[in-house]
Amino acid sequence: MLSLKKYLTEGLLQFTILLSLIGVRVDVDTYLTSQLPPLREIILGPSSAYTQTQFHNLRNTLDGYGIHPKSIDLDNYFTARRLLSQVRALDRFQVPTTEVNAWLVHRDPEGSVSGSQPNSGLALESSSGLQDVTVPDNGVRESEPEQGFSEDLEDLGAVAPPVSGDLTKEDIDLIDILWRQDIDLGAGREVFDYSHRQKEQDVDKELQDGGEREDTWSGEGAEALARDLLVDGETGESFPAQFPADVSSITEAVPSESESPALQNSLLSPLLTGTESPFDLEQQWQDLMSIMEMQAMEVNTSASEILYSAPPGDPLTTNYSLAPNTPINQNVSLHQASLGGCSQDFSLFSPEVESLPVASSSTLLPLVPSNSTSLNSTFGSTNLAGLFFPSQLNGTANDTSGPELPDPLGGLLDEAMLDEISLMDLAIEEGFNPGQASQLEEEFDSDSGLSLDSSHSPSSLSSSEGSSSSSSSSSSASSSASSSFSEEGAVGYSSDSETLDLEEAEGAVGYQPEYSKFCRMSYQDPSQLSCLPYLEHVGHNHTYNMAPSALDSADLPPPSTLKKGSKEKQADFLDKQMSRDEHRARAMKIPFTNDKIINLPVEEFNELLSKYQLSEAQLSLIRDIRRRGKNKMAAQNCRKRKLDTILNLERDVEDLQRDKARLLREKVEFLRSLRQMKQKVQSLYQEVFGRLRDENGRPYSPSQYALQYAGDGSVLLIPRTMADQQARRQERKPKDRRK
DNA sequence: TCGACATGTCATTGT
DNA sequence: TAACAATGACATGTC
Repeated sequence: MLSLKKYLTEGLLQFTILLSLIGVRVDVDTYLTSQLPPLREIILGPSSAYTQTQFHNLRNTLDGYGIHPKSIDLDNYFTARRLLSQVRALDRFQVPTTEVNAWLVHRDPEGSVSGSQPNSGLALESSSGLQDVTVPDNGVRESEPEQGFSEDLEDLGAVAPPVSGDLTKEDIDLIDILWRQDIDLGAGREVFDYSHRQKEQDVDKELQDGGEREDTWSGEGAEALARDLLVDGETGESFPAQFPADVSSITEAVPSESESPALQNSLLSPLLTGTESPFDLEQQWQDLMSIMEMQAMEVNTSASEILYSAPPGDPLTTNYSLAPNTPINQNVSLHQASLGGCSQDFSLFSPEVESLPVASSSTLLPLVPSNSTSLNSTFGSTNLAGLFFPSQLNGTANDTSGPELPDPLGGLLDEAMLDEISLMDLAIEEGFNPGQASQLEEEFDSDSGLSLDSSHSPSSLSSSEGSSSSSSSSSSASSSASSSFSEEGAVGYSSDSETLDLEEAEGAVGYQPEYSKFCRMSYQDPSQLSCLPYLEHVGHNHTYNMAPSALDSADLPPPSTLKKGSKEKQADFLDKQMSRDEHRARAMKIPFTNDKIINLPVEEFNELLSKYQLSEAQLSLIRDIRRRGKNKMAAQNCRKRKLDTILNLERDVEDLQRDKARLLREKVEFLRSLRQMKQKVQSLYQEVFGRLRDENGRPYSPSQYALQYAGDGSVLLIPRTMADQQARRQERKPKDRRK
């Protein structure tokens, strides 16, 4: 109850004052409605701002106002609606937001009016680096400073489509109204402008195609990024093809050190305090930060030089009086251009503003520190004015402000942008498949840490077999072949008729050791007969099963087909094919094949030994043969595993590179949306502040007053000195926390 | 002849 | 403790 009472006595009072100061019924109490619904009616009474507007039925309802589309009241009404919608939109984290405010500045080449106006409250805007944009804008304003509604429409970017001569002025006005309302509802100009949509689609498509053209990404990444940044798909702004300007426009969304932390806090607080936020912003933020931190080490210093190497006299830095790394207000001009009513209001106190001296860049900045680790604290009650009313508007009052505060968030984001730009060149591929990650994980989670997956390597065959060999007696293609062969009966030591038949068949085709070996195996399984090419390298030296005597006797071709010399050659060849152990076994007259010695289970092996009366030397040799044979297969398996491991690691590296590229793209998107939100808040601040009037109907000086966005969602108009004090207090908190 | 490569072998360790 | 798999290191053979 205490808090409620305090709220009623202080907050509501201030709100009432604030609202009374606003010429129009700006719905600032959106935050109140959920808490104290009756108060809304008490304070404001039924307001159009709370009423659902049938935007496309204005003539009939118009919230009961019955305002004619050409009525001058529509200006205020729609301005209020626009402000309301924008304020309400602030509590949503719109990743790809589609608010368009500024592109219309290109529209009117015809010049015009109020020369003093742009330099008044909008002095900052005229200093934008985008001179080509702001100058025509000024011209537009100068032409019709008091144009009112229609001008406001244009400022909003609601460009009336080319109308035929059949349409009356009223029809045109109505179209403009509807157009503008659609824009107010979040439908950007691109919704209506096919070329804009096309452009944006191209940009998005380009981003998406990045994954398909992964190989070309690294080469074209920088170019694609440049194109992407040069054409803002959402604002339609065509940035000059200069990296610094573009980058600064991005980093503008990134509060930097010299920039007032209070500003960023203020800017983002409405975005973060909203309860309707569909995302867990903090989590997203942390994710983003983690990505940035991960890439922080790869900051391209050259990129930073490019980014911050604003030429001397750069309108951005000079007029905004911001440090080179605080291009926060660069795009102000664009949005100023959209603030028709605001600019008018600003013109009221323009002389005062004009008279203000240009302050240094560090004036209003150290208001409130930011804590990037805590959103609430970061975006707590702070002073908004510092951001939107640069130092030249603040006068000398802030000249004595403390040194620039390090802004973890801004620094991080700035750095992140540098990383991004430098790393975009490194971005390789897209189309990272999350499934691959899980697969990867499984592979690394396996006991051996190795994958015997054979699908990608020549060793696959034996690899898979080797995996099964651990539980059986055979572990490789060659060994399995020999094993199967030995199971038939030891050649030369067995009278197995099958073997004899086989040998006869071999003799019929002419003897070739390797060929005969595999064809014996294929004899059992015709489907595997064809002496597969991949077995060639396997059959290298595994001739344990081929007893020399058996080969000598059984593999002999019919005498009629072979000459005696060739027979000797074949015998020599067989000798060469035999392993040393086979030679030893042959020399020691071991009565069974090496294959049996090696592959028989230990019990059967012992039984086999018990059947024969063997000398110690023979037994020793047999055990050595078994040991070496098993170890040989083990070595083969081991090498296969090594090879597979290398191949898998290669694949993993590729996957990680794809993942990295994807994260980079996501980061770009986040930063872009952040920039857009800041721009929106910026324009809103200017509009709201410009509409504030004191009891005499005069606008407040931005050098003396500032809007403060409290943590509870309320907006207060406070003297700048007070705001500065609060900012300093907020500044100390993170420092104390660090201690 | 030398180096690269494949394969075999030994010694060791862990299961 | 025996049997065996895995693996590093070295040897050997081949090209």
